[in-house]
Amino acid sequence: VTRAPRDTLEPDGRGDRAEPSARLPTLEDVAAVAGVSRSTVSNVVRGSSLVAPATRARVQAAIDRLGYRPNALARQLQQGRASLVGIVTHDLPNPFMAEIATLVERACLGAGLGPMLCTTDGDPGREEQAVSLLLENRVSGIVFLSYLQDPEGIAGRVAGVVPTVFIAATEPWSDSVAVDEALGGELVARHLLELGHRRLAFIGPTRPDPADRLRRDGFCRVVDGSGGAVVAAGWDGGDKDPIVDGSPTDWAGILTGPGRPTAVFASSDFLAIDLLDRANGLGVRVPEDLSLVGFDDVSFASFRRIDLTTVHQPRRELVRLGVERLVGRIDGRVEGPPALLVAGLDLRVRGTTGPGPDAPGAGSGSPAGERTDAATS
Amino acid sequence: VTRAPRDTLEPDGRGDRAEPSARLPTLEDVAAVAGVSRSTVSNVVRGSSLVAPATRARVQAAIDRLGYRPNALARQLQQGRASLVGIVTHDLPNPFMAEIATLVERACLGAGLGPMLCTTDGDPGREEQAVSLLLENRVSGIVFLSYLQDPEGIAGRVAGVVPTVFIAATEPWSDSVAVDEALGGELVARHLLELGHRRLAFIGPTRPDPADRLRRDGFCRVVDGSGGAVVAAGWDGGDKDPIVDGSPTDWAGILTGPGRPTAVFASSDFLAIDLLDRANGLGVRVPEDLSLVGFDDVSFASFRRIDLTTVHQPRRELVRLGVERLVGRIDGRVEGPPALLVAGLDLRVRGTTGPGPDAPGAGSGSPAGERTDAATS
DNA sequence: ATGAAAGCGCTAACAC
DNA sequence: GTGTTAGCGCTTTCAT
Repeated sequence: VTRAPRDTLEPDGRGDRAEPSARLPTLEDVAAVAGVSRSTVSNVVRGSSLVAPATRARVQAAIDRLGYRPNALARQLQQGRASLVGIVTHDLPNPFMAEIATLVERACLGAGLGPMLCTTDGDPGREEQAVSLLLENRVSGIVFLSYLQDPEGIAGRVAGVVPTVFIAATEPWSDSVAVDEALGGELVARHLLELGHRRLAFIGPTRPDPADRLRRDGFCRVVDGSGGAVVAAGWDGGDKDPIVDGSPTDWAGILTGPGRPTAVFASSDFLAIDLLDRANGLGVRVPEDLSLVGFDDVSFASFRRIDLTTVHQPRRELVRLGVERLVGRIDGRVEGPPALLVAGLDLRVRGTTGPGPDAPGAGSGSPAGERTDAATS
Repeated sequence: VTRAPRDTLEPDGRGDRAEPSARLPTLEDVAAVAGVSRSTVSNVVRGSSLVAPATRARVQAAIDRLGYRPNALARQLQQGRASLVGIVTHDLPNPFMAEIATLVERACLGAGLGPMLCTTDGDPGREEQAVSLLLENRVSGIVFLSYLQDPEGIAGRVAGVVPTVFIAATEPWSDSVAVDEALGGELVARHLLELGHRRLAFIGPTRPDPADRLRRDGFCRVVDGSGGAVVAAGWDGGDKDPIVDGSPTDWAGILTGPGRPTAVFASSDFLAIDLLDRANGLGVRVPEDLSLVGFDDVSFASFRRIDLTTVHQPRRELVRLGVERLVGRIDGRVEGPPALLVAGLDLRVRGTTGPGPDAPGAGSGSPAGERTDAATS
C-alpha cells in the first residue's frame, strides 16, 4: 500500500494559514515527485548499487528539489540503535578534560557518530542521569573520561548493553586506555630526589580517585625506599585549607613552618597551578624555596609564566586508542573480554623544580638549565 | 491488534545460544507482563493521571522487574522531533568556551534536553557538517557559541526550521545574547588613557569576527578622540609573527623598537596571556614596560601568576538568558522576530596594567593598587 | 531493477 | 479507566 503523501499545499481546505515552517519532506514525498517507490528512494539515499542510473538521477533531482534530508530518528529506530556516542566527563573547564573531549568528539564525528556530551561534576546523581539519557537515546557506545563516583551502579546499567571505553581512567569491567599512573609518580620522585630534596609532600583531591592514589603510591614507594619523607595532604584547590592527617591546616603553616617540605608533587596540573599561585602569595618563591611538580601537562603548563614541571599524558594517543577500540566493539570487529591499553608517559622538566637545600652541591645532579621539553614521545 | 511480544527466552526453538545482551524490553513486553495494553503502560510511563492506582502499581512492578526504559528514538520519531539540542562551538579548549559550554550543557539537561556538542575549529566544512548532523537528528534547537564562518549558508539551513540562539555572538536572523563589545573596547581605552598611555596597540585574530571588530572600533574611537595613537595587529597566538599593515613583523620589533606601544589591548584573554608570555620571554616587563589588557575574564586571568586586567563577560547571565529564550521558542512561549539581548560587562583592573611613561605623575590617575575585582555585576 | 508489505517502539485520538 | 487503531519515517526481505 503506497501511502498517500500528506498534502502540504492544501491544508485540508482550511485555506490560507501561513505556516512559518512547513513539514519537512520525507522519503514518501521524494518518491511521489520522482515517480518511484519509497524503497527505490531509500536505495538511492544509501548508495545501494542496485538502482538504474536513469532512475538514480531522477530521484536525486527530486531530492535536491525538495531539499530532502533523511530523518535519523526513523532510521535509527529501525536499526535499533542511534549513530550517537555518549561522552561523559567530570568537569569540562579543566583544560585537560576540554582537550581530551575535543579530540574524542572529533574522532567520533570522523567515524560518523554524533557526540552527546554530558558533564557530571562528580555527582553520582548526575552520573546516573547522564547514563540514563544516553541509554534512552540508544547511543551506540559510551566514552567515559573520568572515574565514576558509582562504578558499580553504572556498570549494572551499561555492561553488556552498550560498548564502553574509559579514557584516562580504568574500570575492570570495561575497555580502558590509560597511562601507567604509578610510574608517573615514580618518575617524579626520582627527579626530586636527584635534585636533593628529602622532605617531600604530595597533594591530591580530598576524595582521590584511583589514578590519584596510584600516582601517590608510586611516588611514596620510591621516596620511602630512598630515606626521604612524604607528607600527604588532601586539597581541592580554592580557598579552603588542605587536610593533613584528617585536620585542616593552612598553607602558610605547611609551606613556611618548621620541617616544611622543599618540594611538592600535585596529582594534577590544576592543583599544581593553584598551589603555585598561593605559594607566590605567601612569599614562597618557586623553585628557589619550593619545587613543584604537576601531572597531565595541560596546555597552560608550558606557558612561561607558569612553566610547570609535570608528567605528560599523550592525549592524542589515549584518544586514538580508545575511540578505535570503541568503534571496533560497535561494529563487532573487536570481541572478547575488556582490555586495558596502556600508553606511554614522560616527565617534562621545566622551571618549577630546582635543587633542594640538602643538595650534594650546587649544580650537581640535574642542572637547572636542563630542560626536557624536546624529549617528546 | 495486539502484537504478540517476540519471545526472548525461546529463540524460535534454536535452543541454547547464549546471547550476551538480550533485546531490551519494550512497552509491549511490559504490557504483557502486567496484563494490560500498551497505551496503559504508556500512560503510566508518562505519568498521565488517568490510570487507576491499582493498575499503575501493577504496571510499575512489571517495569521494575523487566528493567524497562523507554526508547527515546521511538518517542521522538512519533513526536516529530528529538529532545536534544545542538551546541556548536569554535574551539572547546579555549577556557572561555569550555566554561560557557558547560553552563549551556547543564542548563539544557535541566530543561530535559540532551546536549549534542559539536566543535568546528572555525572550518566552514565542519560547520556545515555539524549542522547537518544536528538537523538529521531533528534536534529541537541549536545554540551557537561562536560566530560562523558561513552565516548565510547556515542561516539557509536552519532559519525557520529549528529555533536557534547565539550566545556571546550575534546574528540578525537569530535570537542572540551578547555584551556590548564596543563598550568593552571603550572602557579599556579610557582605563589606559587615564594611566597616561598614549601609544597603544590592539591585537586581534588575523581573521577577526564581528566581536573582535567591535572591540577594536570602540577602543580606537576613544583613543583617537583623545589624541592617542593606535597600531593594530593581527595575530593568532603561537610562534607565527603578528601581521602589521599586511606584513609580518616580529614581536621583538614591535615591543622593543622605536615608537613602541606602552600598552596593548588584546581582543581575548587567550591572546593576551600568550602575549604576556612572549613579552616576558623578550625581557619586556609587565606592567613596568608594557601594560596589557584582555577580554573575557577567563578563570585563569585571575590567577596570581597571570593577574590579567580584562573585560569581564557575565557568563552565567549570558547562558541563562540564551537558554531561557531558546527553550521559550521551542515550546512556543516566545514568538515574534529574533531579538538581541544585551548583558552588562565591566572592566576588572588587575596587575598587568600600570602607569604609562607619559603619565602626568607617579600615582596619579588610577593608583596601581586600586583593584576592582570586588565590583562584580 | 523496482515495488509491496511488514515492521522498529512509541503516542494520541477515539471508542468502549 | 482501559483498549483499539492508526500512524511517525525509515529499512529490508521478498515478489515481480
